[in-house]
This record gives sequence, structure tokens and C-alpha cells, in this order.
Amino acid sequence: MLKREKFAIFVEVTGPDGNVHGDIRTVRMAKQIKIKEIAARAGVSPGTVDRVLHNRGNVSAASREAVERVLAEVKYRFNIHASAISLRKEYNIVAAIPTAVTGEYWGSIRKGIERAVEEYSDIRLNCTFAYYNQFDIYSCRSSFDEIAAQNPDAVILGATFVSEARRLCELLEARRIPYVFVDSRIEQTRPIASFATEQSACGHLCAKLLDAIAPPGSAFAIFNSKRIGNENAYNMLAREEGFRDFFAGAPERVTKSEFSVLDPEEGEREVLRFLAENPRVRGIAVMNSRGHIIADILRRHGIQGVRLISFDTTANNIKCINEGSMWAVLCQYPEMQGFQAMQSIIGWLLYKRTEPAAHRDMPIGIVVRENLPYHREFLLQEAELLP
Amino acid sequence: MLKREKFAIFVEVTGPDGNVHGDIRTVRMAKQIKIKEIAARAGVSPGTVDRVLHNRGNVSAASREAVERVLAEVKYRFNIHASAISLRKEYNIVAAIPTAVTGEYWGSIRKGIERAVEEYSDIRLNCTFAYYNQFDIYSCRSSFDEIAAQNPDAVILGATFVSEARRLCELLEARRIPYVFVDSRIEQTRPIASFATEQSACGHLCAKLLDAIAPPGSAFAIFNSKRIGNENAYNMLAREEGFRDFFAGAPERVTKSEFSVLDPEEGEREVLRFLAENPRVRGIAVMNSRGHIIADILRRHGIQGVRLISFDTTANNIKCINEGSMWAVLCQYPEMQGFQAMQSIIGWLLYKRTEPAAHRDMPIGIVVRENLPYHREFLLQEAELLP
DNA sequence: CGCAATTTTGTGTACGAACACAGTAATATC
DNA sequence: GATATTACTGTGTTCGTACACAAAATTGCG
Repeated sequence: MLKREKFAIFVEVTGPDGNVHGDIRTVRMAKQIKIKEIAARAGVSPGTVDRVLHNRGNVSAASREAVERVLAEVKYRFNIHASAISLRKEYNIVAAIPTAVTGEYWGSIRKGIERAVEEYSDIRLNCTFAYYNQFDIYSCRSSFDEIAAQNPDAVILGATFVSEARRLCELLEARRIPYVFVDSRIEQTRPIASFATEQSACGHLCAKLLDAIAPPGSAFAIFNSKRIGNENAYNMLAREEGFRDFFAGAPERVTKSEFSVLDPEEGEREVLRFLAENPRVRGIAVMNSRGHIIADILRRHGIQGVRLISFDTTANNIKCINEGSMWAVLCQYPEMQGFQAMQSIIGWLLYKRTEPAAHRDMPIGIVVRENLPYHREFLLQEAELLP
Repeated sequence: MLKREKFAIFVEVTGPDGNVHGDIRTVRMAKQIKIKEIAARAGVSPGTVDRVLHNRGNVSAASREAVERVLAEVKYRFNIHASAISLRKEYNIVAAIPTAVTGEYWGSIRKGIERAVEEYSDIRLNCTFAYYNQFDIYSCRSSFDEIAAQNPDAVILGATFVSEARRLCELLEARRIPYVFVDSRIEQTRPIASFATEQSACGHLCAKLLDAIAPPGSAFAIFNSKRIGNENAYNMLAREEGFRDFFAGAPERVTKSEFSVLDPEEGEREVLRFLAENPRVRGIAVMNSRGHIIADILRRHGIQGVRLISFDTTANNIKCINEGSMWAVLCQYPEMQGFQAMQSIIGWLLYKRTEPAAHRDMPIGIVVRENLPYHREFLLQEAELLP
């Protein structure tokens, strides 16, 4: 049996077994209502509707009410295209983030931001990156002060120093400049959005994986790079907490150690000494992106049977994953964070989207050698970084 | 030292250690050239430029050349918004996919498609879903025939029967109707795009994980649900191949078994019998989304120490992950596939994007209990732009 | 009540691309 | 050489929103 309408297709197929196998559903778009139509229904002019929609004032209570009543009935949505074409303003946006090196974590965030600018090239966006030294609170403060002094239309904030971030946010709020966070969320601030990974969940996942891939009853080590300067180690601590939480029933299985990054030879000695003293350790977690350093040490010394998990799909870590010296990295999708941060600003500034999903927990990706090649486009990484 | 321009920020901060820590880069958008400007430069009218741009003919060789010369110089990109607003055509799109149940694989693909329709609600899209029974080639053929008989503006194809898909593609090509594949790529067809996972890589990854989390020297089983009807098991076979490839050096470690789905009690007996006969099996791979059935059997019989990995984040599988009866699922991001499929059609029809990345390998996600809450099937950028 | 000041409202134009249509130039036909 | 035919080109209107500006209505105040 077969029916046809103007377009909807009806396929009802009776197969040899007597059952009906086909089914058709058309999702026809409800026709969007236009401002003109709303004006007509409310008995006012389009100009008045526009004033109500954009809260531009100079509307009598009676008119406003009439418009709002119609608005409530029809649930109006802006036409993005017409809106964007009319709004021909130029937007200056500042991204204040730690120095972004291509192939490393903040480099990926930057790339996501840049991609969004490119993607929305029909909107005049000027994006200024104000980099600071993430290990130096002094450089962070100077950078942030300067941003507040300018008058950007919006700010993207990659904040490693909580106190400095709070200070800047207060200034921005006083000036009604919207801002979003990438890579963190900071209490007592009011961003229009924030994008970050739940760090303790990352640590928990890391523990679960190491436990699963190591022989039963193994011991595990958390290896952290020694602090450089007054580095804010908030993320690392949260991850460690999650990691230990997984082993809450047997805390003696988790040891912690540090290794020097500034002095690689000393770092190597520290790692080797630790492993010699703790032969039951079968898994190592590095709570930041420096896992590749440990991986290299393990590889060069032919140390087998100790599995390593680190964070972030940086160029160095990817290399280790590929050569097998690292078992997995947990991925925070930095590029996606950057992209979505810029998107949410565009949504706010242009499309007046003011009821934002305030915070978004990013997914936590598990990247091992076998699914690494397929992460490429997903992560929007540079091709040359990957095999 | 501190300089200011109209907007660019210069922060050069000399820290206490004498090093410069701040750095500023502004990415200023090159101003887009308009059709009017091109017309002026080429000494013709905007209408003529438009005719050249859209190959609408009726342009003298001299004019065409003049316009093309300017075009080559300035690399014009037309304004998406103005374009979309002018093109006020209504598009009829058909998605021919297997019956899509919410919470299952094809249901997620459908959801991605629907989300794209919603996302691009400023474009008049009517999407018709033509479902067929993926286990019945007869229903597939009828459904496909009917599609070809209509004249949709584009087609999304979820093809489980290769021969039928080829036949439909030929018809569509003859009518110059663009089409995209989701969940598969089929040789000897010319889709404008295709989205699918590399199935053998999935199988390989599955093997790697099972091997890693099971005791050394364990044996593994591939459990597949018995075929229903003339089900196309192409994906399952490819996964199995990848799985066995991982154990190429020790093929005796991999056993294969089947279990009945239509008769659950019989299926259960088969599974239990197999496990009793193969006590060294410490890991089970189910090469489709039916892993939850095995998980339930293991759970109900209190069978410990056998780890299970299945495919697809279906509602059933997610439940098992949460209660711990399944160790992981590999995820193909079906929602993303559907979304991007529709996106590529919109890009083709509206934005004249004709140089497509013909095929896109989807990422292969690893979902375990610890990252499940943060796992979003729908990781696609634009999703967040609209409510 | 009258006139100015202010608030409210409607109209018109711009945005940039697309395309219909009218208008002009070039060629064909008798 | 006049007219019909075709080939080409420019103008003008459209899409839906935003906002400037003018027009109308309301208010204030002597």
C-alpha cells in the first residue's frame, strides 16, 4: 500500500512474513513567525516590537504588555541571518590566557578560538590574545589590568590564578563586559559561560584505568613535576584527590613522588631512584601534561611492566602514545573549549542569548594508541602532529 | 613598557627575574569584499557579478573575464547571512535509515539529524524519515524505490544493504540529487560526504582494552548475537577482523560463540554453557550493541572476573556500565554523524560548498563508568549556539 | 486652556545577496 | 534599412531585523 502527498512519503511495505516493515515520519518545520506578524497581532508597529524585544525602552506599559502577550503565545525566535546582517558592528574580543604554544594545551585552546573567528567570518570579530606567564602571578596581573583598562566587547579568560581572575571579573562586571572561562570555573564570579573538565573525575578515571590494566594488588604512583615558580597547581591537586578517592579502601597502594623538570638529569635520577625503592609500583599517573618525560625515561631504560597515564593530547604525549611508552592520555578537548567559548560570546553579543548554560563540563576522552588516529579531526589538531 | 593603539593591547612585562612574560597578538579580520565592490572594480554591474558567481549564463566573455580577474585577486567569500536570507527556498530532505528507536543507535542518528534541522531553523527544511527494516532487504528496496520516485533536494542514507544502496545512488546521481552516507561508506558511489567509524579499528581497540584489563595470558571470546533474518553483518565482521588482528600472534586466545536473541532463555543457556566449557575466558567482546544481554546474564549469575566490552551508548548499555556489569562501550558518536550529515547537506545546498571532505572517520570513544556522566554523544560545536 | 517638553509610536532606509524584469546592445532576417 | 530576435546588462525589489528620524500622542506647567 502506497500513498503520496505533496511531499510526504508513505511507505508501508508488507514483507513476505506478513509484517509491515516501512514507516515514514515527516518533520515539517513550523513556519517561523516574523516581527511584522507579531506587530500586526499586537496592534502596534514593528518598531515597537523591536523595542520590546531589545529592551530599548520608550514603550508604554500597554504596548509592552500587548507585545509580550503575543510573544508568549508564539514563542518567537530571531532570524539569525537577518539579525546578523543588520547588526553591522565590529566586535573587539580579548582572550587572556597563558602563553599558547602550538601543539600544547593552551595552543589548542587558542586554535579553537581562532577557528570560531574564522567560522563566523561574516561577523566582524577582532580577537586579541593577551598571553601571560602561567607560572608568574606578576605577569598575569599586568596582563589582566591592561585588559580592564581597554574596553573590549567581551573577554575569554583562561585563569590559572584565582585571586587575579576574581579581581578582573569584578572590574569587567562593573563595566558590564561579558566574559567566559575556559579550562576552569571560578566561584563567586558571574561569567556568561564556562567550559572545563571536572578534574577530580579525571583523576578518578585515571585511577580506574590504571587499576584495571595492572595486575591485581599492584601499587601505583602519582608523579608530579616539581612546581615552577608560584605555579597554581589547583588542577593537579583536584586530579590527585579524585585519584586517591578511587583507592579510598586501600590508600597504602598509592604513593606520591615529584620529579624535577628544570633539571632533567636530576629528574631522571629521582624517577629511577623511586622505582628502585618501590618495586611493587605497576602504574604511574602524571597529573599534568608532562607524562612524556617519564615515558622517555621508562623507554630509554627499558623499564617494562609499568604503565603510564598522563593528561592532554600534546604533541609530545602523542608521540609517546604512538611508540607505546605511554598507555593512555586523558583528553580535555581544549580546542572544543576554545571554540565553544567564542561561540557563547557570539551568542551573547549578537543573538542576545542571555539564558546561558552557565557551566559546561567537558567530556573526558580516553586516548590510546588504537583510537588516536581517529581523534585527529575530532580534536581539530594539526595534521603534522599526528602520524 | 606599555603602548596603546586604537585597540590592540601591548603588554610587555618585565618580571623580577628580568624576563619578558607578556605577549599580545591581535587577529584582525580582513574586511570582506562585497559584490558591489567587485562590480565596481570589474567595471560591470552587481547583477553581472552575480551571474558569474552562480554560473547563470548570459554573460559576455569580456565581462566574465573582467569579473573573474577581480575575483582571483580578492578571493571573495559571500556573506552566508545575506545569502540565506535571500534564498528563501524550501528544501525537502529524505533520511532513509533503519527503524530508529529512541535510545538506540539509529535513534541517536535521527536525533542528530533533527537537531541540525532545529539548529538551522532559519532555513526552511522539511526532513522526511523513511525507515526500513534493517534485517529485511525487501523493505529496504521498497523504501529506496519510493525515495527515488519523489524528488527530494537531498538524501541522507543509512545503508545496511550495499547492493540496494548502490542502486539508489545511481538513480540519485542520474537526477543530480546530492546524498550523504551515515554509518557507512560504500565504494563506487559519489556521495557529497560520508560519516562512519573505521570498524576494524574499533575491533582492534576493543581487543587492546580487553587484553590490557585481563590477567596476562587470558583467553577471550567474541560473542555475537545470532543473525536475525538476512541481516547485513558487515560491520560486525569488520570489527571481528580487527579484533583477531590484535591477537594475530596468538590466535588460539580468541574463541567465538553465538547466542540467541529471539529466544532469551536459550541464549542464556548458550552463554553459560560456553563459559563453563571455556574457563580461561576472562574477557568478552560483543561486536554490536547487544552486550547488555550478556551483561545481565553475568550479573544475574554472579559471574565475576569476566570483563565485557560492547558497542554503542544505547540506553541499555549505559545502564550496564553504571551498575558495573559491563566494563566499557565503544562509541561511534551517532548523534554527531546525523548532525554533520545534515550540516554537509546544508553546506552543499545553501552555501554552495562543493569541495567536501568526502569521507570523515568518526572518532572512537571509550566510555567507562567514570567518564560516562561527562560523555555527551553530541559533541558538536554549533549545537550550543541555539537553545 | 495653550504651548512647550517629553514620551511614545510609526515609517523609512540600510544591511548583502539573489533574482525577476526591464532595458540596451548586438545580431539575424527579410 | 527596418524590424524581429537574441544576447547581454543594469535596476529594483525582496528577505527579516535594526535603528535613525520624523510624526503623533501624552504630559507638564504657567
